[in-house]
Amino acid sequence: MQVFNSLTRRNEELKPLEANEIRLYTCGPTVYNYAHIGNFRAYAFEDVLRRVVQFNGMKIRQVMNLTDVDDKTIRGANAAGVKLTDYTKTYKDAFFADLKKLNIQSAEVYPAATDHIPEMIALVGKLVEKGVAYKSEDGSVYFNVHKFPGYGKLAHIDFDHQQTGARCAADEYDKENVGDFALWKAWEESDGPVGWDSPWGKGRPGWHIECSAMSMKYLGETFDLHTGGIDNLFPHHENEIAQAEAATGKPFVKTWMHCAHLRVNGEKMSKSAGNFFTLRDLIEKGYTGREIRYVLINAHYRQGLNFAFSALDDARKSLARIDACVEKATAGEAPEWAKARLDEFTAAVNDDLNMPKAFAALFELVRDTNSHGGGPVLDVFKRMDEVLGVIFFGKAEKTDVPAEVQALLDKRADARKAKDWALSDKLRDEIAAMGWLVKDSREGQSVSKK
RNA sequence: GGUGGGAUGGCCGAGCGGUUAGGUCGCGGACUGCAAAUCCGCUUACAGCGGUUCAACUCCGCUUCCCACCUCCA
Repeated sequence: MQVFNSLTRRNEELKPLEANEIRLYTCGPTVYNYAHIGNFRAYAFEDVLRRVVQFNGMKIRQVMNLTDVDDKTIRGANAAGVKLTDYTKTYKDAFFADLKKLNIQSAEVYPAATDHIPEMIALVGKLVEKGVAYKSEDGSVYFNVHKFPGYGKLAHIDFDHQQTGARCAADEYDKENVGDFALWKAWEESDGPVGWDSPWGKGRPGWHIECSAMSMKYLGETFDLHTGGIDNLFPHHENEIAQAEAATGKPFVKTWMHCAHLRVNGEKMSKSAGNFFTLRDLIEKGYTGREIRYVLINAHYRQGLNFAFSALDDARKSLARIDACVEKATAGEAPEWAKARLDEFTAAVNDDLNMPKAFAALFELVRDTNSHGGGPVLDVFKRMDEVLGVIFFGKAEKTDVPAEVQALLDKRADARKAKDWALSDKLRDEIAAMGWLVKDSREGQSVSKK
């Protein structure tokens, strides 16, 4: 299994550092709002990643953090006049419900930042002790980026030759260097009731420190994989490396993977542009989690994905075609032509998660199966779906045919026996008007919901 | 200004120095009482301009346009 490592900018074999287990840390949501489909692209990518790891016979231990204390959550809670924990609970619950709809496998651990304040304080203390962090006048603690020689190695930025102040505020005189970032933020009035005691006074953790503290707690000081959206590459992940490696003196993460952004009709998703969608928005429009998942994973994760409703419509038709084929498939030893498609599929997912190519192999299998009039390919579909998670098996999805529709079907069967085509077609139209599609085959009629 | 990623057929979206990506849509054919489903075929896709090469969508250069990051957005 090869993956592209952002750190080395090369494809590398993904092999567990220890035993047969990949330890994976994935940056999770900030629970101040419902996550949008751009966020879910990242989580869907990570889901495919963990599934491919398992597909290759390796174990996985995934940790996904929940950022439940930061500027936005505090602002939201205080504006709503509720406790921070109550405020964030709503969105934590919603997040897990959404993951379920998208058939995203659960991580092994979902640590919340507010449950790990002591670990973060300990880590900050260690950095202060080592002299790479300092306390400013207002009681905040900053990391001095000049004290960490490798700073910039992930983002591949040479800070000695960077012009400063291009976009950042120039009035942050508490910091010694513009690049320094907060490990601990001193309490301010706008924080209201939110705050924890620390050796540096009351305050709250900086954003980056939670990921370093929690990942090392649950995965060890050095672990295999760390992923997130491309926008997190800098500064977030760069800072995580600085915090962790400055504290431990050991390599933090072997492989970093980042997924590209999702655009909507070619534009960045933004509330002001009116092209901002949560999962809930799409489900309200009648799309299913399965269709949305299909669209999210049917593009290469390192490529920008242009989201459009037409893609969801296409997904629905493609899935219907897969379903029809799977229904015909039988159990048993798969024929050579099906095994060949599975090999193509396997090669594709192991080539840095080339999902479009993997889906191509799936559709080739569908076509092959159809032209063979079915076949013992069920196990191949099941094997592929270990990674895809979009195929329906069994007939459980079939909805019961209402009595009035069934009555018309019975009438139509008689008409067909009598070769009364005019009546047969008329009944088909009537059934269609009730939302059901009739198909005739040698075995007789079949209906499906339109 | 710096760094990185892009521009592929109506739409979505892979890919590689020479051989069909795939999905969806449209057109034609087979099958069918007619449909639907399915299968077969088709509509001569690679932003522009140069260069390298026997051969470039694929490598190099330039141009145009797009996206992301450049200090708390997946």
